[in-house]
Amino acid sequence: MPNIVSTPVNTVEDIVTQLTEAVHEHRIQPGTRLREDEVGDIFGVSRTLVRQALRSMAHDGLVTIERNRGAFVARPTLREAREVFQTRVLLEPQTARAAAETATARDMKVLERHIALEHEALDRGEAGLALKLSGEFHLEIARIADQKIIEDFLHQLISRSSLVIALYWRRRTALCESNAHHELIEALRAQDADRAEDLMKDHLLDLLTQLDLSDRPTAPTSLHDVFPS
Amino acid sequence: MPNIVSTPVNTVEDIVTQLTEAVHEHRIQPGTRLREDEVGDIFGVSRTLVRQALRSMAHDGLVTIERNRGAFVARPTLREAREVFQTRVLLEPQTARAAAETATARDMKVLERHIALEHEALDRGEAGLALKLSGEFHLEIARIADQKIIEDFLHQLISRSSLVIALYWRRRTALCESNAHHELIEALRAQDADRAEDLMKDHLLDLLTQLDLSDRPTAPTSLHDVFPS
DNA sequence: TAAGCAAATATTGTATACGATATGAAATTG
DNA sequence: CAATTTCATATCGTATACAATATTTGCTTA
Repeated sequence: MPNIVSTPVNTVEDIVTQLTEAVHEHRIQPGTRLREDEVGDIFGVSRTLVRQALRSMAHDGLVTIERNRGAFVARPTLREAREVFQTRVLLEPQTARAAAETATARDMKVLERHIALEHEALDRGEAGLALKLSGEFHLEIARIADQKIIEDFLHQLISRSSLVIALYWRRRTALCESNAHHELIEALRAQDADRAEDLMKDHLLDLLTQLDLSDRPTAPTSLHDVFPS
Repeated sequence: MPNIVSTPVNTVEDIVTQLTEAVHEHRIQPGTRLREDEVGDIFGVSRTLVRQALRSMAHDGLVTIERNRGAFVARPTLREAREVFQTRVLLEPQTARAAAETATARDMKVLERHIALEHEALDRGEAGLALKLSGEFHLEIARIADQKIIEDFLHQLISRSSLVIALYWRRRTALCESNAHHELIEALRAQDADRAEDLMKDHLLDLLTQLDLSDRPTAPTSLHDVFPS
């Protein structure tokens, strides 16, 4: 059902991107094993490149590598889950503020397009895609603020957030209700930095409160279901 | 003169650690080229592991990799330099606050030992070593606060800070005047979270104001001077 | 039959080999 | 003599081969 690409790929970055997207869209579950030659077969490269890609993802917290045992999609603990959102609360409100001060009309168009795509995805019942787009919305704000380092950190935090949501989310539907995103856009358009900052903070705290404390294990996915040859 | 280890090393992490330390202590200058088999010779491993190590350091912003050209110790732009400290201002004050709430007597001992070592190093005129210890002091506070993700981010930020200081520092001596660190310790010992937060923020802003805007290029070091065989 | 052990298999860890690209030096030409 | 081109060398990029470790399977024995 989830199908999708086995696009013959070349570079390490391509592998990272595709695997990361699959995790962001919840097509691969936390805990899934990522065998090196399996991944290599799927992307048509040798283990050399796969190992680099997996290490890169491990650096972002998306993958856990156990020596001599292999790589697995990470399973953040509840504690890590809270830390992820707490850290986002430290970084993103200020970023939203900065974005409000610098956003151009062109930037607003991009953000609106994101929301539109997110709505479409939800209408089609593609919750995973909607989730990925929602994450990219947050990332786009950092890009608008032109804060490279924070953008990089946020990339990692949003990746981890996807795992957290896969593991600990209470309500299966209505993920990032894009209402919050809509309000944010309004504040950005109005160049209202204070309001943008507050809205972002509330939005993140709201997400944090919606994490479920009981950790129920999730069944790992088979890689070949996600990337059919 | 700088001498130091060519300890026969095994793992990727060892290489990363040793190279990172050398950068933190300013024994390797920003812009220095890191040829793969040169590094491999120094550490007694093949290029396979060196490449992994360099990629890992690139992920932390410590190294820049140019395709088909090789790896270099990164040279942060002034813009990046400011971003580094701005981001630290977002993360560290809250971390100092959390540390003030959880620090044990044992933690205080470790911090005091850091300061003592830092003073010793300064007395011996080993400014590079003192700088490294100063960075570890900040990292230790994140460890005390038991915030893993922030600790990880801070590790990257402190690495970059070392590069920034190598490139843009105004006063060659009296780097992190450990007076600020001493005050911080007092606040932590007194479990005065508010004060710890304020002191950390002031400390970082103070550092930020001491960056020099004129970028003077620094001569790259030869690797073999730093790790003599 | 269950438990423990041993061999076989699968998988990761590292080094090496070979091809591709960039760099620098020598040679050629205006 | 300066500029440009060509060729040799150095270095990186990727795949493959082999070694080390973990896992599974089947056998033995109580």
